[in-house]
Amino acid sequence: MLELAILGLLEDQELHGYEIRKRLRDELGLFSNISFGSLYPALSRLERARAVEAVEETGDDLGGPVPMTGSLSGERAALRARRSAPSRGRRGRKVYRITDEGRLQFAALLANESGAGAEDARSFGLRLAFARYLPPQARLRLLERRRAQLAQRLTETRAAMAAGSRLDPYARSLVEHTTESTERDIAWLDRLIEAERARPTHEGWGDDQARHGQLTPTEVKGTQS
Amino acid sequence: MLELAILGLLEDQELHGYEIRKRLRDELGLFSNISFGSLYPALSRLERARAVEAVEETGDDLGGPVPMTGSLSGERAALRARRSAPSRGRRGRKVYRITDEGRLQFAALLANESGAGAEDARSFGLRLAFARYLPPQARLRLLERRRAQLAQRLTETRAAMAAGSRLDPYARSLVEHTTESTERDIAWLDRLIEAERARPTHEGWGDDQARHGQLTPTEVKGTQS
DNA sequence: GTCATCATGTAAGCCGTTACATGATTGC
DNA sequence: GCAATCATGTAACGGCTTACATGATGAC
Repeated sequence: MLELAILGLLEDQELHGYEIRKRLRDELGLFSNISFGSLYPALSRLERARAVEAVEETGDDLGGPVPMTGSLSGERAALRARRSAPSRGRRGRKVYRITDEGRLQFAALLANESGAGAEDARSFGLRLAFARYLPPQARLRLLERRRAQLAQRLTETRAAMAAGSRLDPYARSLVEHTTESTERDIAWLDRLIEAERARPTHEGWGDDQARHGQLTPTEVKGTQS
Repeated sequence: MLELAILGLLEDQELHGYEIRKRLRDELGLFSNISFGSLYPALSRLERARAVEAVEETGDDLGGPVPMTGSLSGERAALRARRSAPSRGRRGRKVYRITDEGRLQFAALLANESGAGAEDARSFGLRLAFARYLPPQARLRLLERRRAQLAQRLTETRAAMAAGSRLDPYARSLVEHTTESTERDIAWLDRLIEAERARPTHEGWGDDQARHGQLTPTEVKGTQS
């Protein structure tokens, strides 16, 4: 799951471990503060599996096919590295790039609908965050599956509440608040599902979106000056 | 953490493993469907640590100091067991009771404010569900600590959003929805904190509440016909 | 008699954590 | 020079999951 997150971020641009952690925390709010003891071994595994590769952060590298995806922090980091150490780029700091093999793995992980832990909140959030890399039908299934899970949990909770279960005020407040949150989650999913269904009939997809789960060069370059 | 949950449920009444799982899932919504491979070993550990003990589910036991805490399902279970097998109570089915040692451990676990994982949502929910066993000041601290965490995360998210971070519609919707949920959580906590502060000045506590974290017989019996 | 549910357990493994260890860069 | 932050990694361990194995009870 962490690997899915890493690959997802790297689809967008090259990043080093420390930065990946920050993105996950600040930008997506997922894996709030993933630990390094978890992140770096994951990167090593991905590297061994040839899903990612370390890129040299040297001058010519930065001058060439540098990410440039519009992220402020990403650009600032690159500029800082460039000016302070043009020949080697601040020693330790391994910038990773996703490989074609990695893109395949990413697509497989993302689309995997039956695998373990494919139904908890974190996993859903993660998949939704990268939903743009999913084909439209899979995207819709993701939303509907989540909706169904929440709806079921809701009916079960209601059944349990109807069947007695005298809770003290604290537990009761917790259950009620959780129920309300779930209702709001469902309403939100309904809006997303509706928006998804109202799309331009899935035509034109493949043009400005992913090709088997991968950004086209057009899109990567297109958004930046 | 699971042990905290188990002890908390057993504070109220004697239960067997299968039933504990059901309570956690249906009643509290915590540990949605904890696995048996996790639950039973936990019970074994607690038994070895003398925090709980297995009680004989024989006729005289059921006729005597049977829980009777007002839980419908609990009573039904007891009645079923009583009528169908008065002398042995359906073989496998270990009903556990908390010991004095267990109550001490429970109080320690519940009050532990600095320990590992004392700040995630699940842990908070668990502690809140058993907040009635907490002394008022600790209860207030629990709520305020949680509030502070959520508030901080919120400001961080806002800072990240202000600082650029162009997210695609899916990721954006996720972040926005998460933010709204967090705001609601904070508002809810504020209500709880206010209610907590408006309490009868913490006098009379120890009379109708926990005595070092344990229900008095008065309260246990009082709510039932 | 057979199927669903209740009920308990073991073994292997995944996925994450904390704690530890190291060192460069930046700001004051 | 010194502290804070950036940056990478290892080792040990925790806590929960899945898969497997077993058997009783109740409903039809």
